[in-house]
This record gives sequence, C-alpha cells and structure tokens, in this order.
Amino acid sequence: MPEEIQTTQMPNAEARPDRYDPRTIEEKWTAQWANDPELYASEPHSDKKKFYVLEMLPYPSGALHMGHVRNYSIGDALARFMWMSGYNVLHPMGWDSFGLPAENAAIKNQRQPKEWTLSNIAAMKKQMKRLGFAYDWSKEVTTCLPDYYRWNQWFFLKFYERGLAYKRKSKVNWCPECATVLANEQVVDSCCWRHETTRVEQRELEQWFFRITNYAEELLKDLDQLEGWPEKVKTMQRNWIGRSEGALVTFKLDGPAGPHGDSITVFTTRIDTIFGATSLQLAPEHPIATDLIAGNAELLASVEELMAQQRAAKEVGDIGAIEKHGVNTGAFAINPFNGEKVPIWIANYILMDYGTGAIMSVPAHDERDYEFAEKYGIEKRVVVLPRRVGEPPAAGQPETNVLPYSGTDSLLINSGEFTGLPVQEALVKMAKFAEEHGFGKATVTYRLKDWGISRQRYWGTPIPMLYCGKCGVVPVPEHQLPVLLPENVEITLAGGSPLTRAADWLNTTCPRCGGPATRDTDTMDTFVDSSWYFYRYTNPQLTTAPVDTKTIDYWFPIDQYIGGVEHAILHLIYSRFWTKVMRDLGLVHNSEPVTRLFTQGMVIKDGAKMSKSLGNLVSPDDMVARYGADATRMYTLFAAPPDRDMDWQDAGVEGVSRFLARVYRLIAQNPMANCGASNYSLGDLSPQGKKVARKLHQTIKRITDELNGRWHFNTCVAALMEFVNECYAAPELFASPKPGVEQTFVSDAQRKLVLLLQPFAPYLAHEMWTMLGEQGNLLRAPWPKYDPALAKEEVVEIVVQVNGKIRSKLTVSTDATDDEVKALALADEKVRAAIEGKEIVKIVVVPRKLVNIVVK
RNA sequence: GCGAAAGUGGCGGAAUUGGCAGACGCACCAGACUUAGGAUCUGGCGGGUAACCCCCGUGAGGGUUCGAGUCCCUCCUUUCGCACCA
Repeated sequence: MPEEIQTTQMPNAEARPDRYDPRTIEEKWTAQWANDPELYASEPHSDKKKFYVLEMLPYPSGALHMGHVRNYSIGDALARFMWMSGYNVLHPMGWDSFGLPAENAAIKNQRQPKEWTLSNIAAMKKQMKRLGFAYDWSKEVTTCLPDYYRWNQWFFLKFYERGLAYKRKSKVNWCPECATVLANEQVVDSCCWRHETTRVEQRELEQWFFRITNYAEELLKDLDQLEGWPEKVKTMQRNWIGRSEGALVTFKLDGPAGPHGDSITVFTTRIDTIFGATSLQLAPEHPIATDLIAGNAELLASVEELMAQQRAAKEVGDIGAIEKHGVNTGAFAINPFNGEKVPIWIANYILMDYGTGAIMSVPAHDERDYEFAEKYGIEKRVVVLPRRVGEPPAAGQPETNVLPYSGTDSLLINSGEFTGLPVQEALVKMAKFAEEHGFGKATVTYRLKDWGISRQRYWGTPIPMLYCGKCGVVPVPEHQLPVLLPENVEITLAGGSPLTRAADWLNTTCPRCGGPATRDTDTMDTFVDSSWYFYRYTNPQLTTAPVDTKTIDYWFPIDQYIGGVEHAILHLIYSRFWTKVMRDLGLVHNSEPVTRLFTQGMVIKDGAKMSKSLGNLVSPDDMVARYGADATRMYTLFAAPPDRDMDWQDAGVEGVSRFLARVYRLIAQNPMANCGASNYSLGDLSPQGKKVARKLHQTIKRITDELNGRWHFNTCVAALMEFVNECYAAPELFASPKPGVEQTFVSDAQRKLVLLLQPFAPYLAHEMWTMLGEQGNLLRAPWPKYDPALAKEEVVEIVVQVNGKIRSKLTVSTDATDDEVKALALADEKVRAAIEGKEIVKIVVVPRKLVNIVVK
C-alpha cells in the first residue's frame, strides 16, 4: 500500500505507521516486560549449554552515566544474541552499595545512608528497565543489605579460622579526605584513588588484613591460563604481584648487638655478586639503623633528612627520580662468604617495605650501586666477567671493566671457591651454600602486600570480632551472624569510626566468658563486597550458605565479564583471590572466576572523559527522552568498537534514530504475515529481489561473525544500515511484493531483519515482531542462519592493474577461471593502451579480486 | 628510561588473511515533494583540476613485494601501564 494513502487514513499522528515513535513503543514494552518476570529468568538446566554474561555492578550514585549505558549495552547485546543462539543465559545485575558517598550524602543532606542508597537504587533500576536491559531481576544482589553482608562476615570468620585474616599494627595509608585507611591498591601516585589530589598520609593503626600474599604465587601462575583476558590486564597484575627470585643473606654486625639484634639480613637477586659487595645499605627506618645511630645526634639528624627525602619522593610519586644520598654509620658487618668487613651505610633510596629493607651494594655490577659508590668514593670490585660465556675477551677491553655486562650468562671471577662458575649456576650454588652454613637461603619476594580491609567508616560491613577484657580477641560465633549495622548513628567524617558512638551496639557480652566485650568498630573495605558478588547472583536468597556449590558448578566460570580497565588490579585481583579461597573452603570447584574478560573503552566528550567536574556529562535520561532507549543504546555501540574510547556526539544519536525510523517505515508500510517457507532460490527472484536477498544473507554472515568473534558492533550496525539502504533502493519490493515467491521472500526478509536487530534495538525489534503477527518470544527465537548460496555474488568486479596501478575494471562471473580473467584483462582497451609497446614480465591473478600485469 | 596500544577526509569511524583506501554515520552542498521543513526522498561530498583522462594521498623517512593503511627498520606524536622493587 502506498504510503500517502495510509497516512491520510490514520486518525492520529501517534498511530501513523509511517512515524516511528520510540516513546510509545518503548514505554509499552517496558510495562509488558515488567509483568513478565520469567522472561529473562535462568535456572540451571542439565541438558542446556549455559552462558554467564556479567557486567560490573554499579555503585548506586543516583543516576546512570553514559559509561554505564555503554557497558550494559555491550553485555545486553551479547546476552540477547546468546539467548537466540540457544544458550541458557544468566544475565544478572546488582548494587555495590556500601561506601563513602552514602556517608557524605548523609552529612550533607541529613539523610540516612541506607535511605539514600536504597532510593538511588530504585531510581537507577528504573533507568535500567527503561533502557530495556534484559536482566534477571530475581537474581538481584544488594551488597548493603544484611542478606548479603552477613556472608561477608561469615567469610571473615572462615578466613580467620584459616589464618587468612589477622590483625596487626601497621603503618597504613590514610586519606584525610575520606578519614579512613586505604589499601595499597587504592593509592594512586601517592594520592587517594577517590580524591586524586589528596596526598595519602602514613599512620600507625591496628588493622585487619587478609593474607592475599599466601596466594601470590598461584595468582601469578594462573594468569598464564587466562587466555581470554587482555594481555594488558595480565601485565598489570603481574607487575602488581611483582615476583622476584633471589636470596636472603645475613651479615653479622662487627660489634656488639643492639636492641634490634646483632645482624642484618639483605635480600638480593644477585647473590653471585656477593664477593663484590663493598657496603651494606639500610633503609632509613631499618631497626638496625636505629640502633647504629642511637646517641649520635649528628647521624640522627642526617638520617632524619634521608627519611624526609624519601617521603618527599614518595609523595611526588616518583621514587625513581630521587637523588641518592646516604650516610656512613661507621659500623661494619661481616660478609659471611669471605669474612670481609663491609661498611654499613644508610641510604634514602632503600625502601623499608620491600625485601628486608637492606641491600648489599655491588657497585661494579649494579647501576644504582655504581652511582652511589661514585658519589661517595666506595670501592668497585669486579666479580663477573664482562662477556658472555664462551665469548673471547674483546680486543682492547680490560678483562675487569666496571659495569661491563649486566647479563646473567657470564662467569664469576674473584669469588673464592665460586670463581669460574657460570652466573646461573652460581645463583643456585651460593644460595644453597648460604643455607647449609646457616646464614641465608634462596627465597622469593613479592611486591604484593596483604590486603588491609579495616575502614574507620560507618557504611560498610561490620567486622564480626569482639574484644573481651579476659579472653582478648574473640570472633562472633557463626550462629550470631549477621552483626547488623546499627541504624541512626551520628555520622561525621572526623573522629574515627562513627560506630564507636553507637554505645548500645558497641557493648555486648563475650561469647566465651559471658563477661563484657566490645565490638570491632571498623567496617570492611567495599572491595570485599565486590570480590564475590557474582557467585551470590546464582542463588541470592539462599539463607543457609553464601552459595550453593551445585548451582555454582553449573554456571561457573563466568563466560564473559565486561567492565572498565580501571579495575584491572583492584577488583579483578581480589576476585581471583577470593575464588581461590572459596575453592579451598570447598565452596566452589573452579580456581578462576572469569574465562573471558572484556575491557570497554571510556566515553569521551569534547576530548575528555565525561565527568561532572568537567561539565561534559550527557544524561542518558535526556537521550532516552529525545531519541529513545534503542537509539541511545545503539549509538553507544555504533560510535566506535567497544574496546576503544568512544567520542560522544549528540548528532550521532540522531543519525541512529533516523535509521531506526527507516527500519520502522520499511516494515510498517506493509507488515507481512508469516509465509512459512524461507527456502526460495535466487533464480526465482527479480534482479532487485536478488540484490536484496544477497545483501540480506551477507548481512547475516557479517553480524553473526562479529558477535561470535571480535565484537566490532559498530560494523554490525553499519551492516544493518547497508541492508536497509539496499531495501530502500527497491522501494516497491517491500511496499507491494508480487504474489508468490516474492511475497515469501519479503515476509522472510522482514522477519530476519527483526531478528538481526534484536540484540541492538530490542524495543523496536519486539514491536515489529508483533507487527508482523508473530506470537512467540522474540528473545528465544532462533538466530537466523545465512545461506552461502544466497549470499554469493553472481558477478564480481575485478580490478586490473598495470605495474600495481589501477588501469581498468572488469565485471566477470564469480566462476570465471584465472585464464579467462587474464584473457579479458589483456583484451581490455585501457589495459592495452597502458601496456602498448612494453614487454609483459608477469601476470598476477588473484581470484575474484584483481589482475596485475607487470611490464617493463 | 622500559613495555603496550594507537595515529586514515571537516568529524566518529570502515578496510578480519598484504589485493579497488575512505564502508556506515555525522556535518555540509544540490535537487525533489511541500504553505513550510529542523520531516522524508534522490544525488554529491579526500586533495590537485573548470572538467575528463590523469596526478597526489592512510604521522615522517627508508625497505620487502607484482602490489603495503596492513609486513620489516628508523624516527615523531598521543594515550595507557611500569619505573631506584635490590
């Protein structure tokens, strides 16, 4: 039916089938989906392939931003595609809802954190539903509710039983802005990860720690198995774990023992160079250093200065640029390998929190030691040959050059009984020698530190520990869980944990002796919440255990995790650690939580990441109101490949919206009943019909390949646009197909277009699905298959080059042989003009692509 | 300093294994339909050129190849990660 006739018949604009009105369509379906909780529900199903697709859960700040929309649009497209591909899909969502912003809001707006958080959740959930994301809300997890955080406490007790949770006094990173402790992972360039310009201070506090270092080796080793993870993330984790193989060697002091003992233990990765050690260097805070300078005011002052220099360098975040300074203590230690006395120095570039806080200095073979020795005139003694094993000495080069060659494939010299050994062998033998003689051993050091989880904050999981005057530290018995977070507590940022002021809650009885006891007033780092939430999704209402192992066995590991790269170390290393502990507790059987990880790019506007402070935010609500959820979502997929940063342009959404309107009109002008058969052949169609059919099947192939492969959804959308353009090139075909095969084809093409659209623009797809008279659930309709016979072109354009320059183009049958193509090319007028009078050296034929005639 | 990724029209981006550079979209220009158009449809749109043929063109320079955005080398720029870790 011609468009203009239809439009004049329509009583009101809203219902005009030539007018795409996303708002009416989307609100209708939002309501319908809300009434159908089974739609996205997924339960374990023994005879169905599962697919667990997960997007990182948001912090309920109050409103979604475009970064969220992009993240969830990627995951949703995948989930929808996998459903249509026949998988049993788990696609849950939840709320990482403990944390400081709720407390700030409480102070600022006089609202309770709980009320503030829950109302934010309600608002954001509504936004998500309006955007049409296909989440199974029956699996929703809200980490700030006792249903969830009681299991944090349960895990804490299990960790404690296993010695994986312990308390110690330690120097901690303190953010004055947050008024709480930060984990090492939360300190970025010496500043708070939340307050990027706030310098972190060092404070001494009693803290609970999780012994993640017990798993350092496994966390490192298992990275090799994570083939579906970006190399970049794995590299960041490897750097963070920072494994270093070496040896500990103990040097006895050449003098009386002080309060901190009579020896210095150094960590070295080059024990083979120990005969070249001409001094020891201690960190300014090293206990022995304290002993050695005690009572010497001059030394004390110098060391204070070294400490200040180190602190300053750390604050700038560039300890690497520190200018080396040191002081000679005048004391000596004995090198246990040769009995030599070596001077003990204190230096500003030695870090107390790495290794043992003490090194042996070998100026001849270490650049840093060289620099230091140059400055202070310390002897440089060569103990490794300046060349590889088997290499003859270079002519004119001294056999014992300082800093000659830093490789470990050389030979030792001047090293007592170890002289002549290759370095690699010496490393092993000398560590063994030290161990046999009781002054050292081979060891491995990590940069990774235990995870400090105590936070002096209110809005978090209470740590389930008690302090009894008689019994000391006592865990809350399991049956008393949860330790509920008390409500209506006065919240201030200063003055330690607000929980210290909740007297009723704070004072309790000791479960061991029945005497008075007080609760731990700290709460857990929120990264505890996000370390295992994805397990809880599988069975969020379970009251007897954190998870049901059988259910986990079905769903895990997560097939696809999608989120920002900013979580490469924090969240993603904690989650891996937690999984390994859960495995050791017998709760899960997988050792890694995530098979494939995808890190999407940021949303950029006007050259910078969208942020409130820059004022370049684009509100998803505004976009949805103006263009609809489908257009907004589809644009986030269209603007760039999902792993790259995308540049937001309002006009771009409009373009996508126009495309959706074109799709709508294409089908709405003449929605056809299901003709059943889809087995037409090209020969039955008109030339126009053939072109459309070919394009359709090529489009199916392109989109299917992308969804199964590299995920360049931008080209999927482009492919859909190309197909629709092809349809518009033959306007009568869709408007009034001829009875018979043509109608069958158009009916089929309409359906396939809707199916292909579903992952990217679900609202419009559902609307058109019913418009076509289909009753079944579109989300479970089978993904269309492409027919290679239909996708194949009959003729192909061949480029003819002469010496690599395009001279002509030929249209030949796809089945033409190389010789036929060659003959056609040589017969071509333009080609003949180009090669006239020249000798043909060679003719290259690339089937279905080109001919290159090489002449001279 | 070390390592990784990237650099293509006015803009976002395409070109999956070396084979027509610029798909698709935005912006812009012209036309059609219209009382009107910020709707819709049609066409154009890298640069040089009045235009055709043609020449040039994927950060710069070299190389391999019949043929290079794609592979190799050197350099430049941007982004990210690491950086006295002994």
